Amino acid sequence: MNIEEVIQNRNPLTPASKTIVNIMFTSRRVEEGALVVFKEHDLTHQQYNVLRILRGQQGKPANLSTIQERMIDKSSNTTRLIDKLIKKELVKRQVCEKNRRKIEVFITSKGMDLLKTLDPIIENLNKELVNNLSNKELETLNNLLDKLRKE
Amino acid sequence: MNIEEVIQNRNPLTPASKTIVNIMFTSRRVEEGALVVFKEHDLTHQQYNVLRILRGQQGKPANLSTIQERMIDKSSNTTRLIDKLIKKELVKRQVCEKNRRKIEVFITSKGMDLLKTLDPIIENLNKELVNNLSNKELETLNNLLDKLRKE
DNA sequence: TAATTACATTTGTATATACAAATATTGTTA
DNA sequence: TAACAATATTTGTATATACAAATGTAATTA
Repeated sequence: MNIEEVIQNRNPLTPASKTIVNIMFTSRRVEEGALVVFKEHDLTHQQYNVLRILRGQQGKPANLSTIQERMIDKSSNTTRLIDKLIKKELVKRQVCEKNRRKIEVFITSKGMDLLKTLDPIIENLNKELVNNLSNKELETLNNLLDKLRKE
Repeated sequence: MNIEEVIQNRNPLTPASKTIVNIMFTSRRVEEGALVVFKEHDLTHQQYNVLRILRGQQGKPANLSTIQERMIDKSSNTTRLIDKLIKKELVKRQVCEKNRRKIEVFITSKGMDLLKTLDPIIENLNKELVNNLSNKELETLNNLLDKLRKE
């Protein structure tokens, strides 16, 4: 179904609005599957996102503002999100010695292990989600989204 | 910036995962601007979404499960969302006479007026958001998203 | 037709999120 | 260097969301 059929809109949308609605709608649909997986491992999508960001740091710490910048949902409460991850021993937190206003956050080996468990599951889900598109089409889609965001 | 630069990922993603992340990330970015507009009119994105769905009904009522199906975020609590809209007199609710389990929801003229005020603002925002893409590119993007969702 | 199942919505409750104000630290300037 | 501004995070509080259980209604079946 194309997006106008899905949302059953009787007054047709402009190309601009149609695209925006389509992006939002598609985003929520692709997020649904992973939610089940995250829940099984007692994670929220946001918490998973933070763990991925921290792994991306490859040993280097990330402070709260950096994490917030890179998050998919820019939670205004990264502090409490990190609190939850600390309680589960998936990340560690320490005050930055160079600038004691900053907080440095690291992923623990327990956190890394959890990600390693989730990696193939999420990758398979994602592959399934896009399996209607060829690699060439995926590339085009990525390029168009990148271009759209370009300020 | 392409999506891998944005999220600063050091281990490159597969095409599938890159696309999924790109869709989620782009979605959240395009949602940000409208949030400010909604807030000025004391609406949440979800509430606006419901008003749009109801207007799309063109006089016909929508029951809660229909609304939920069509919403961008499938809130598990459409009841309370509708409660808020009723309190603001933007929608009306009545029990369906044919099937008294169902609830029929209508948009009020006050709700219609609010949408009419928001229409040009949202449309301009959306146009600005996609102004890096030509109409041809927008069409391609919509087709690719539609194809991705096709089950 | 009584009991059972299915359907549609509501309610209770725990958790998450948004936003503003507060705190703590560092940098700047009069 | 004292006062002020800027930066980074935390905390308070109100609202929103998620999920399960409860409620009320209709359909099915024994």
